[in-house]
Amino acid sequence: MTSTVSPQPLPPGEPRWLDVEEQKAWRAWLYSAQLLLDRLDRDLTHRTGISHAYYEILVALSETPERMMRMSELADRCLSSRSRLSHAVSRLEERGWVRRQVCAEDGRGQLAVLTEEGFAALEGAAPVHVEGVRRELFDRLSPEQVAGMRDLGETLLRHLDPQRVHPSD
Amino acid sequence: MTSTVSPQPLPPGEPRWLDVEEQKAWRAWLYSAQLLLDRLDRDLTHRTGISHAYYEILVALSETPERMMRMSELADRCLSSRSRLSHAVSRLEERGWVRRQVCAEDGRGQLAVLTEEGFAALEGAAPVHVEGVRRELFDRLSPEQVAGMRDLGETLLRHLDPQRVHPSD
DNA sequence: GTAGCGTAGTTGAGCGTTGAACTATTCCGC
DNA sequence: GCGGAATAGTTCAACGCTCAACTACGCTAC
Repeated sequence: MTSTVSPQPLPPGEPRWLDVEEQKAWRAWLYSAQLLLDRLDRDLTHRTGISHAYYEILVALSETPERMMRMSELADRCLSSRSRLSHAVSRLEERGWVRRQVCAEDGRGQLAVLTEEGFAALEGAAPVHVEGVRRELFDRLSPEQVAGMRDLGETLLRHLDPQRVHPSD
Repeated sequence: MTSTVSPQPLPPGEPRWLDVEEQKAWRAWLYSAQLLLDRLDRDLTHRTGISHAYYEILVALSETPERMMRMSELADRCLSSRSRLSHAVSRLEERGWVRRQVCAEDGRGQLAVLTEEGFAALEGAAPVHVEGVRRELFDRLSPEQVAGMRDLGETLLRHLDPQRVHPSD
């Protein structure tokens, strides 16, 4: 919240307030999302020393053939600003889990490379992460609810970030 | 991520990895949740100067008969730690939107009180907030999807925070 | 009434995020 | 090739959050 408020007024007319049912749906979604993200992050952090954000970076790198990725691409994949990713990679570098390497094709670019130590750290954290997701999410839901969750997520994603949703399936 | 890692091993046995369908459901939910929360927060912050977290505090206070609430209760309602809320209320106090008042019944307690200026700020922000929620969420969803969203949220909430889900409806 | 414990809330240090300013390199039109 | 615009990434300062330490008050039992 560093911004000066610049006047960007709403379209005129009475706001379309939420009715009671919409309020309940919105609040249920909001609270459950915040609580779930928070709990998974704390659980992972306390058990492995790796926050969920850092875990995502390690996963992204590990899934690439050479275990390396351009900084910008990595930032996009991790829903991170470039600044944030740059800081995060610096800290992962201090731990010896990632190293930077100048990009051969583009002198402006940097590659983030997952080290063996980083891969080992990821291998240690992955079971903790997946158990958390099962315990807090999948174990609570019926197959129908899981299908609904996916449908909801993909519907929203088509608007929020069309690139990210695979059109094929 | 300030913690030293204390060994809290998983239950033994092979981790229950996610299959492809579960991966897709999980990633769709995760990305959509993160993007939606982020977008709503940025939109509100840039248009009104009030972050989503601060907005929730103002809303909680405004919904109470006397527009005041105990700090702990407010923290619970806003999914906030006491420390975080204490800092946040201090900053809202600097803006003149909230003031602190010692609690008559319990000398240890403090009441956070919404000022007229705070209420006016909330009135200005509320239309921006509701338009954001409509634009990014409800306008994209069918009635069935909204119902599914509520069901999903309430199911998760029953585990994550049973107090918060109303058993009646 | 006072010792000990529990609860309410605040404070401070350290870390992470943000947004803007900055450097370095590449791309494009001429 | 050369000047200007665009792109890639980093850095800095300000702010917010976390965790642990701390103050202050209330509760209970002796």
